[in-house]
Amino acid sequence: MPVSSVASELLRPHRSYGRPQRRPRGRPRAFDMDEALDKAIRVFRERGYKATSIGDLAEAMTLASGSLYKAFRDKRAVFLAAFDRYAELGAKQLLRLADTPKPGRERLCEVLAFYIENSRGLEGKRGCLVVGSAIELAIHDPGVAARVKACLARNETFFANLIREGQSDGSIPKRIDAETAARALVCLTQGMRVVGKAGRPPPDAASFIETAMKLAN
Amino acid sequence: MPVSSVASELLRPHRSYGRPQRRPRGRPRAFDMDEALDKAIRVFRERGYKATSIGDLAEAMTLASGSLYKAFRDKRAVFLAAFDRYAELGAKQLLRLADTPKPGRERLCEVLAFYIENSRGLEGKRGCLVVGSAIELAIHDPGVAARVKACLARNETFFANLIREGQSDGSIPKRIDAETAARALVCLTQGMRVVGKAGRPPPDAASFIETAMKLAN
DNA sequence: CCAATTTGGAAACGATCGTTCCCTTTTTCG
DNA sequence: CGAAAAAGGGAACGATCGTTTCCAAATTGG
Repeated sequence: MPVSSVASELLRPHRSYGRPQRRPRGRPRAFDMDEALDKAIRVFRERGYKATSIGDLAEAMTLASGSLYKAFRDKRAVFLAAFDRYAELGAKQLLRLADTPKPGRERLCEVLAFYIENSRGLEGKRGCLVVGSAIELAIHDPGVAARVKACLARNETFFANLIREGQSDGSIPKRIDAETAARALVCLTQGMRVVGKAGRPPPDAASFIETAMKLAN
Repeated sequence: MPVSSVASELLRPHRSYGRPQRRPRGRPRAFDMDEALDKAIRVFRERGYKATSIGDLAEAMTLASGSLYKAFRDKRAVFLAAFDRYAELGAKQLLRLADTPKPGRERLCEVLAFYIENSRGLEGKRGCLVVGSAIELAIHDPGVAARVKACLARNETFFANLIREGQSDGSIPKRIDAETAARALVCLTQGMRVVGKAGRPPPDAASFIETAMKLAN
């Protein structure tokens, strides 16, 4: 992953995102953008958008607040860049997890186990940036709303494809409607993030997965 | 509902929550506490905690900011009182909905339809105060965390009881584990609120319920 | 080597926020 | 009727926040 895919409109100048060669004019950036965004992701996940101050961000990213404004237009731009990176990494993780020769049904089980793991304990309490953005910002910020909707739609498509592949290889009954089941699975997994953020003791993974998999029976 | 059940520690003085008789000493309150809390609930649901200013609250509750502090210790106390009322009303609504002579399975369907309705359109975009609190506040505020956990636990018990009643009247198979299915239903319903807040077009109610009911098959 | 350009960083600014203060109004108690 | 008590309301306060400004440092182009 040599070149980040953060939308370049969000970044102040146009540094290091054109062709990789030929350094631009002035003083080079002293920090790694992707690492910095990872720190920002962490802070935004834990505290949300409004409760995260520029000072919090600067401290987490080990940057002076003035320097932050050299790299980003404003706080919202930091958030959107962090969101885009979070969504991209999450999508890649999901696709890699499901990219195996196993039957569709078994891969769906593994994806559910992945969600359970991410909704548990400390990681669960950190929360999901997509869920947090949907709750805190989607109503009043069309840019965030569009991004959240795109993530949910992508997840739904991911589940639907997994189910259809299961139907092809015979591990999932052909009778069920992939789209409807996928919608239910999106609700189930997003709900797991909510419950995990609340810090409720997680259910036993095996029996929870067994129950959830009934949605594909 | 003559007497509100808002925890009296949250309210500044101890007005109108002891015995209903014998007015206390000073000038009587000019506004209705429950009505005011309903307005506060609305604002907190739409904007969340941090993004709601005292000015927003005062305007919505048709109160001067100074008067607000006569009735509540601080902003957090307003929120907690609003949360408690929201949770109480929600629980009552759910219990009333399920208090019919119909078989358990059918009542579970109706509860799911109720959640779909509340996750749709404008009402869906207003969002659920429990979900919002879990995401925005539960990590850093133990008081909120306890309340959110209690709501989730109550919902889980509600679903589990409904399932057990269905198993008694023969409408739900005895084979399934009520606790595990209830946990999945909690995730599913909380997830519906997240998706609804994001403003995604809702699924067809009938087929969604049919799929969700597989959790109790 | 000097001008141009860009970043790093600290200090400063204006706006907003939660809260308090103070004065008036309305009520009860003696 | 006067004192005490509590609420209504607006002005004021201190803190914090997002953002801008300014200067030093680093790099490239000519």
